[in-house]
Amino acid sequence: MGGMDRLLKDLNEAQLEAVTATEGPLLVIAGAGSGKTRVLTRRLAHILRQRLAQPHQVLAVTFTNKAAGEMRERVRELLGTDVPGLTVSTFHSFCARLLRREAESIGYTKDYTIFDADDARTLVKNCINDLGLSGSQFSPRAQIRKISDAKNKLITAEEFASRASGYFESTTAKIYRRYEQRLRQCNAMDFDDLLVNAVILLREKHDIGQHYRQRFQYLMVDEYQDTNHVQYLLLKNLVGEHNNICVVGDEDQSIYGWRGADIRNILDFEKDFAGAKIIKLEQNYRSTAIILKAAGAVIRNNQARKDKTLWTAIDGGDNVNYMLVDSADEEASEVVAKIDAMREAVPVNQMVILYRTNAQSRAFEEHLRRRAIPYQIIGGVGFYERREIKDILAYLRLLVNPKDDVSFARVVNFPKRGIGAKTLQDMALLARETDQSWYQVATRWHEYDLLASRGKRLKPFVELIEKYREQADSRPTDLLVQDLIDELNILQEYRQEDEIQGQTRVENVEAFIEGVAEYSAQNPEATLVDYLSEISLYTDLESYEEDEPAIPLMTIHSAKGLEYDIVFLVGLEEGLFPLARATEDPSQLEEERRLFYVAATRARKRLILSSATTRHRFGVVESIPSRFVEELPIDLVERIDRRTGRTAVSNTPAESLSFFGPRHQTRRSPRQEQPKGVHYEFEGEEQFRPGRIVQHPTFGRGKIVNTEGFGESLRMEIMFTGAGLKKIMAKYAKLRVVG
DNA sequence: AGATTACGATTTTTT
DNA sequence: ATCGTAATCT
Repeated sequence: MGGMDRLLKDLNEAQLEAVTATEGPLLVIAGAGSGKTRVLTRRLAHILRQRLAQPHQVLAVTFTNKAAGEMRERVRELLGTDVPGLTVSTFHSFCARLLRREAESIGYTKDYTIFDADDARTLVKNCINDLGLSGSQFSPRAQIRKISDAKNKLITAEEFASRASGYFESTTAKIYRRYEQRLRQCNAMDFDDLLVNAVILLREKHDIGQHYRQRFQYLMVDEYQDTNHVQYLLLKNLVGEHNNICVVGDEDQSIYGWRGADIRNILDFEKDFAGAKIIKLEQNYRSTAIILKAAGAVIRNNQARKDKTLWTAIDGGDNVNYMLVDSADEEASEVVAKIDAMREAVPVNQMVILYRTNAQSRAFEEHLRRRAIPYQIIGGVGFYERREIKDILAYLRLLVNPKDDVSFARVVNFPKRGIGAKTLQDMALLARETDQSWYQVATRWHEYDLLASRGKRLKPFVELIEKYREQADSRPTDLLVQDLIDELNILQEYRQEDEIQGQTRVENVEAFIEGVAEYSAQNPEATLVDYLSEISLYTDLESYEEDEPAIPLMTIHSAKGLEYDIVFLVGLEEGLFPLARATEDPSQLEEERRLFYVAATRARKRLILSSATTRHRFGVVESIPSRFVEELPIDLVERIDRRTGRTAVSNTPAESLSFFGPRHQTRRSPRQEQPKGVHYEFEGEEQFRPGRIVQHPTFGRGKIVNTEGFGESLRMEIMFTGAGLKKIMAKYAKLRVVG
């Protein structure tokens, strides 16, 4: 058998067509769970196997490093060999590498620094101060937001200024302009610049653009629905005459509008790329029919979508569960109880807890820890964003790029050297006057009267940096970092600050050093610049260990592209999901709905939803169940009201899902009449009653101390002879009454 | 300069 | 409630 057959095996008709349609523009509309990754990887492998192109002539772009890594690995498996030269990369790291090579032609050096969101905000804050504006009227956060929006539309500071009207906009224009100037002075780019500058490079440096257009014979893009205008332009400027571009996406899963993603990119693909072929993948291989029906019923309420119908061969399935509880704490305790009960039957890494905002993770963490269930939190404050790591990184970045004022300001007085705000301010002033970086001014402190009195403090700092700078090229980075940490006595510093937090800081620093060592071992050729560049684009998603026996907790955004047997989707409340600010704007509301859709379609077998009736945000606020819950087909949902302990059984189409009577919101789809007459089921409490002795498969023999809830939701506190007191859900624990 | 305190904003999601 | 920043004190 030829290898070709294997690459084309086990594909449905649409998938096969997508894999083999290699020439010309192709849009693959890939519904959730429709085998998108499989198509992409097979297609890539097919192109290589058929020798339609050399590996270095193929470019595949994804959004996350994780997705890129997986694609690379799967292609390798399919071809049974490494594929040197093949580029499978994220938009950002592709651009970063391109810019490293060509930095000089746009006025940067190869050593340019990549500013993360935090650095960018700091720099904007400096700009606001430079312009003598009040930080309260122009918050760095809001300003960087506006600047980023502009960049994502490829609007330069000049264009922004010329379009600006009114005081606020023209002030933002000034801040934008100053920010751009400062970035260049720092030899730094923010995340948006990576894309913007790459586009400018390809577009305006004709020979460079031509070079890459000729090189890449085949382009493939994953998650096309999440591309923004700049990313679109990047692709446009990379596609050569052959026009071989294949994009894969699903408009129903577009969830990055807030970051400038433009859903029109996918909706207008046929117009943008003449002669485009469109293939729809509509068979879902992941979820049960019930889950798909439920998710589909919700997404149908969106206007901005092409109609498509996903279908699955997996008939039936368990009903969607919906749990109403009193508080965030109870929500966590209920969810964790269910997980605990189910974990005998389902491996914990086949379940997931999904929430709208990172802040929600906390309650779950506590309860998971209490029950000693292993978990891993994905996202939130990433490893490289922690203070202690950023401190060390700032030193390294300054070594590599002495123009990096943001890093300089971060380390010049850490650990404390008696160089305070006033000194920094004076240096900034001198830097501005003499057109140098802050560090450069510091190295020449003796030339300036203004700094003369601070020489005693500045000199040792400069000498320290210079000493390490000389070593940066020759000494292995992990040893360099180790020396630096020892010499600065940073760990002691953290311990002194706060005993408890200091300890985790120390551990993180140690983990960091290990990470550096590992990196150098794996990439012996790599320089410090390479390393810094790589971790600038690292996200916490990469740290997710899918095989680890721990339950993952993450935001819905992070869960895109993943799948689980059992999905707990929590915090379904108006104001939280959908978020309050999204409820005003129909297009934002639709994005929230897509988010719900993404969450629901992560589930293979069971979907368990929950809302709390009170949730403290800043003070106690009542909350009502999310409108998305009401959009679910009633006969597919089994609800449990934890406050009354009642279980409303499915197949009671009679009842409205609204616990609070009719809602004022207008519904798009008219619902049938809703006669009263709720049906509740009580069962189980007969045999499981306090005092009874039961047998549990793992905990052994125990006595029921207390029971709560009824029916499906009956749970018990049981004192086991060996294992002590446990809370157990009757439904999942295979309990046998023995006395 | 550095530490302490008080106040105020702040919660979306991430490369 | 928590975090970060600004004002105030040592």
